Amino acid sequence: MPELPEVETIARRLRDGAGPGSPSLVGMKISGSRLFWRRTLASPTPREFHSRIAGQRVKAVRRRGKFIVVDLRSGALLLHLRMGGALEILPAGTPRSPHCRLEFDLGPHWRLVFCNPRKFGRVWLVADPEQALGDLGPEPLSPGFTFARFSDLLENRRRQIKPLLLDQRVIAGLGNIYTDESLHRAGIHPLARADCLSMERRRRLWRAIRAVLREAIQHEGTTFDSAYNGGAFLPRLRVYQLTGAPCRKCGRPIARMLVGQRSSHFCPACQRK
DNA sequence: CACGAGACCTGTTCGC
DNA sequence: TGCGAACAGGTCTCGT
Repeated sequence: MPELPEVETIARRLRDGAGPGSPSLVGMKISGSRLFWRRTLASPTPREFHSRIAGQRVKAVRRRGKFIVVDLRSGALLLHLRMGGALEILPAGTPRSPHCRLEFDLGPHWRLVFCNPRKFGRVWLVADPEQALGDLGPEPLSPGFTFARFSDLLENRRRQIKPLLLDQRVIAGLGNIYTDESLHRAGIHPLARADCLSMERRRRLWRAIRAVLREAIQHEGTTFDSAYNGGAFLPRLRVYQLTGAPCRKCGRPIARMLVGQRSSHFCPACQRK
């Protein structure tokens, strides 16, 4: 589920508090942990994990791609929700959700809870976060992500543009929603070959990606159902899951097709190869 | 290197 | 109403 805007929202809420009375994770000490689904913990072993995390204080919380990074005094906790879920601080007395896969005690009053209905999510406790995050491509909203840099990423790439944008080694953070939305705004067909896009189209795509992500972050992401208790971007979607609805630019119906096993939504009139 | 299929999972919605 | 099929925001691995 969560893509860059949703993960950014989750990280901000952990860092800055999620509302009145909701604390920041930064500065808190993790006093214990419990694992409820074995495969959620990617590394190390549960025994090592529980013993190494206990007593650690949180130095910072940030996002890299679709990962939440919790920097500790020593090492870091990396969390990835994959296809939906929540990561939030709850009062210690809150009844445990049946989807809770891992939880951390933050002293006697609070807990950090990793909820993940589909069990695809993973958590790592690592000495050096860069070791695990090293394969990720650039952050699309960072100042260094210039048009020249983006254009270089497309150079000599014979792949279709949509799977390329979804490849986290190329750009970090885009998922199915925001690639469909970016391609529509840029007027580019999802199957267009990356290395065949004109400079003009590349520039439109670069602008579209950054505009869509920034706008989605402002609205705290897209909420479809309880899988992400988040933001209000849904009514601003122009193609994603809008098959048959009129295109906002030309009025023709939005189409759906499979691209690399993922459903893709686009306007056949506005987005030509 | 590029692509497709299958695996990992549960929950919700759709068609008959 | 009931039941199975289809589908869902992601990523990994394997085969061609």
